[in-house]
Amino acid sequence: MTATTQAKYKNQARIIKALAHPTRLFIVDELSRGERCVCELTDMIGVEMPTVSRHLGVLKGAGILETEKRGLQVFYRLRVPCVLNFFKCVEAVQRDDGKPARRTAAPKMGCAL
Amino acid sequence: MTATTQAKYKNQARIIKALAHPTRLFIVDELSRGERCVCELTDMIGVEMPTVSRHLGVLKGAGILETEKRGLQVFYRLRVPCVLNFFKCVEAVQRDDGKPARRTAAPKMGCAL
DNA sequence: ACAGTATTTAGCATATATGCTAAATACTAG
DNA sequence: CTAGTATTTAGCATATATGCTAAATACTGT
Repeated sequence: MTATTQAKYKNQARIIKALAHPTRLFIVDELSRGERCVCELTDMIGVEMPTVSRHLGVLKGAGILETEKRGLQVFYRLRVPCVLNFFKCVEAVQRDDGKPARRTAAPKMGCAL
Repeated sequence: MTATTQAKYKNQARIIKALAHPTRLFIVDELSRGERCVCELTDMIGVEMPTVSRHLGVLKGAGILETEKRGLQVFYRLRVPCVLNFFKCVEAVQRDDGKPARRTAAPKMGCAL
């Protein structure tokens, strides 16, 4: 594998890794219904605000979320809604889990992501 | 967040986490072109075979790959090709990275994953 | 059975991730 | 300016992930 190829996968992994946490998946799912401030998310999730803030920072750092500050509050929203498609595919993995190789369809190239 | 909801996201995170590594992304990408044995993948990737075997185990454990043993070799293949769509979305994140909020389209419900 | 090849498992050292509390920063209202 | 609220950053302890080498397992051919 060339250095360029390696860099490509490393960069992709960085983004997918940002999604690879239950709390961050919850946040993405919740933000699919509209922007939320940190305090709102903190109320929904069962962890301290600094922890939520850090998770939000990870997602923002990966380019998945964007923020807007209004007054005291910081509102987060999805910048790349296609990540929601991940959920569907993940459910497909789960449905197939352990069963005799019923596979999902190959990706359609014309599918708008 | 209820215990059930938490379990749901934890389970999804488990699957996404399995993809969140450069080597494992390379493997998924390579297997999209057909099944490969461990030795073939090891030749392509610049790490030791035990390391490759472990990465393959992670992906298989998550339900993303399946195996077939033929003779001395173990062949791995994609069980859930929809994971390939992840790549497209990840590229969308990268294209937008740092730029002034050009967002991807929201997911189409009719899109076959 | 024996030797050789392909793969996996074990065990270890190191790196990264997670969640907490305490403290710092940013803003608003009086 | 001061007090109070919302958010982020720092620092720490613990957990998980990674890659290696060595050893174990699985299979083939003689």
